Amino acid sequence: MMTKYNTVKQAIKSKILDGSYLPNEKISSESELMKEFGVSRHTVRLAIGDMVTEGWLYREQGSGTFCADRTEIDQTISNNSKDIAIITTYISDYIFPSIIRGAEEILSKNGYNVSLFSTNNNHETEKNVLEKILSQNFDGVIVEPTKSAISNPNINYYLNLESQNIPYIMINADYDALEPLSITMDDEKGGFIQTEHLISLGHKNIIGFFKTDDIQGKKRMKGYLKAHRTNQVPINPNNLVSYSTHEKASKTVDELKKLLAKSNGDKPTAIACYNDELAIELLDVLREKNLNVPGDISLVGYDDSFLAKVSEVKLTTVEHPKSVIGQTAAKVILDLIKEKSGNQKKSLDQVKSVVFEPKLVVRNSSKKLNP
Amino acid sequence: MMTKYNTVKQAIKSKILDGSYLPNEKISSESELMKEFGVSRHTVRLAIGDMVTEGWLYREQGSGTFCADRTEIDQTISNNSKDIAIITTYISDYIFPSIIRGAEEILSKNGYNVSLFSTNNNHETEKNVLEKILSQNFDGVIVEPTKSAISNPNINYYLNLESQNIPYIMINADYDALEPLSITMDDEKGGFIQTEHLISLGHKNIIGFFKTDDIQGKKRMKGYLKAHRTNQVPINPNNLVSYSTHEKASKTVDELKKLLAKSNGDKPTAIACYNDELAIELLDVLREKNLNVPGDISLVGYDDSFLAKVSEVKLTTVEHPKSVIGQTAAKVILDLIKEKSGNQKKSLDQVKSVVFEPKLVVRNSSKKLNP
DNA sequence: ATAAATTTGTGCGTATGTATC
DNA sequence: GGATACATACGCACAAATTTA
Repeated sequence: MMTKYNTVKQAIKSKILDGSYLPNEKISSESELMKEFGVSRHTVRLAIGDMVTEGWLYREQGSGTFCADRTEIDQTISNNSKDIAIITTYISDYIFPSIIRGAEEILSKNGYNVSLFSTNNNHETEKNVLEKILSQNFDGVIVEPTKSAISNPNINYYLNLESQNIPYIMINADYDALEPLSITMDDEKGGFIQTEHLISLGHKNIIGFFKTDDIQGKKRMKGYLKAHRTNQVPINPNNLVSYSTHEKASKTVDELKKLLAKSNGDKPTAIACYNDELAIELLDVLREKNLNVPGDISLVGYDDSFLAKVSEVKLTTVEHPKSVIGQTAAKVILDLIKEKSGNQKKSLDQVKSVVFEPKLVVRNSSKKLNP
Repeated sequence: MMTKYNTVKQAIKSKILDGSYLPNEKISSESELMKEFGVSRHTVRLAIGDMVTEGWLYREQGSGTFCADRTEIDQTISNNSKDIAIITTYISDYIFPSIIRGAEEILSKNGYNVSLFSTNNNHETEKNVLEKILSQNFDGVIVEPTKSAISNPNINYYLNLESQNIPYIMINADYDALEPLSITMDDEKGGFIQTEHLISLGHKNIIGFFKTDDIQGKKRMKGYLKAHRTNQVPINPNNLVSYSTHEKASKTVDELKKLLAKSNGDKPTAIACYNDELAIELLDVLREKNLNVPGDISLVGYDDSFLAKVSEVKLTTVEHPKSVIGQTAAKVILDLIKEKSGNQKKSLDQVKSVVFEPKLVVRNSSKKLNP
């Protein structure tokens, strides 16, 4: 039996198959089809609705109904679940859980599953993870780059994401060569206000500890130096200590002990730390040496993590947007996905990278230098 | 945005997933659904129509609408990607990142993706998460129960996991009625050794703070009481404070202040805490009151989290196997999956629940009572 | 065995909301 | 801002298939 909406379906299908409607071409509007076939709008919508679920057409509110490009259908069929991958260097440490949580919150609200991968800050693992993601059907990827300051051997995999049309964005840092969309904070400015805070308190002999195998550390260090120059405070090269991930446990503690053992005139009166984690570690060393914080020495952390509020001396530190970064990353990746499936041209330039401004959080670990 | 027909869809989906509608069972007629949801027939038909094309339901003219048998669909789709879901109460807080990391490590080594879900310790969210997992193809599920001490309204969903032949295990706690495989620690014994440690140091007036909306807290409290009885130390009922998740911020601090304000003879000399997080919070209160730990009062935590080593007084606490629990859970779920696909009979009884023994970690927050 | 009631299928008219151009 | 197009929602009528009295 031929129902009216089936007649309409057949007629539209014919036009598609004989080439009257080309892929991505707009077909007649619903009211036009009403007149054309002498049926009600309800019937037209029944026909079109069926053909949309069958993959012949797609609709765009406010614009029209279009003929689908059936050559690409194979890619869309396989995946009816919505999945986002998040790659971070570490899963369980420090501020990463907060970032992940922020992203998970937004993504799950929008019906996406979140799959987690960690690289352990290791390029080889990053490679394995990227291969895994490329061989499955993820709708988007959020990446925290591994060792972002070092040239990355896995750039091909990221380019491959692009050619497979899988949107990805980077958080905290980015890989220079790729220029991806990224959600970061202004780490240089963060390092700057961190150090300038100490300078404004009268400190002139400030140790800076920075991890320099990721971009964040390099930028924070740059800010540290800039604060000195801007305020015309001479820099003692011995006061600048850079370390890499695998050295953090030992080198920083050793260097601090060395610097503390100096003769009186040169003694440092303040320390700027790459992050709170390090600050807390160094705080233990200072306690051991019977140095009071902030009485004898001021200490400024970075990230405003839970660690900043946990010790007896609450840390002065720089705010890190943590879960907001996660949330923002989630929103941006959702925009990218939406944009991909919708109309391409107009909105492409509207999704932009985001840079958060750092803010100083003053607590009890820093104070005015005693003259 | 929630449209009316989407609300109806969700409600019907829930009834299918929680077992209210069994496969091939007739669901309410269109006119019944109209009354039930207070919507028009058009809306009901939109919802049902969608779910028919999605494979949840099928219709028979003159007879009714029926629940589809989804057990046979899954096999034909044959997902070749390997996915495990992990459900925890919180993602970013405290010891959970370590647990998740332990599981992720093992699972990713075995080629599985890990998808994360958090319930925020909320049964409603747990329900949504379980519905999501049931409507996709996960190979296994690791669950940290939400409010395990309270009867759980989502038991149907867990039973549905079983009928869909999806293995699941629970960590940290379990739901009494289900008797699932579980990876836990002996929390009663943990509470026991925690308190007995204080008793052995001569303390007799020991406050106990326990969160009692999960099983762990109830067991730890039981251990606290048992330690008193075993050592014939009388229990002052005022010294036992139980609180629930939503009270933790305020009630514990208030109660401690109240107990500290007592007359001299009754003054508590030690505190046993549900976990390190609470211990650190209380430590702040004690500092405020100018009480020295452990000089004036001893403090014992639980979990041996990073928090235990971060303050100036390193906490005496009870070891929690954190990442080992995650790893073990991963191994067990892999065994269950292997068993499911391989030979069934022989090995069924070889996969067993695991209970870890607690161990006391003595640091500086507890010491012998001054006579 | 037949008629009545129930349930889904098809179709029309109308109104309001929202996105796009 | 206004016109156009799709999205959601309500109400009504009749047809076809099935169940039930």
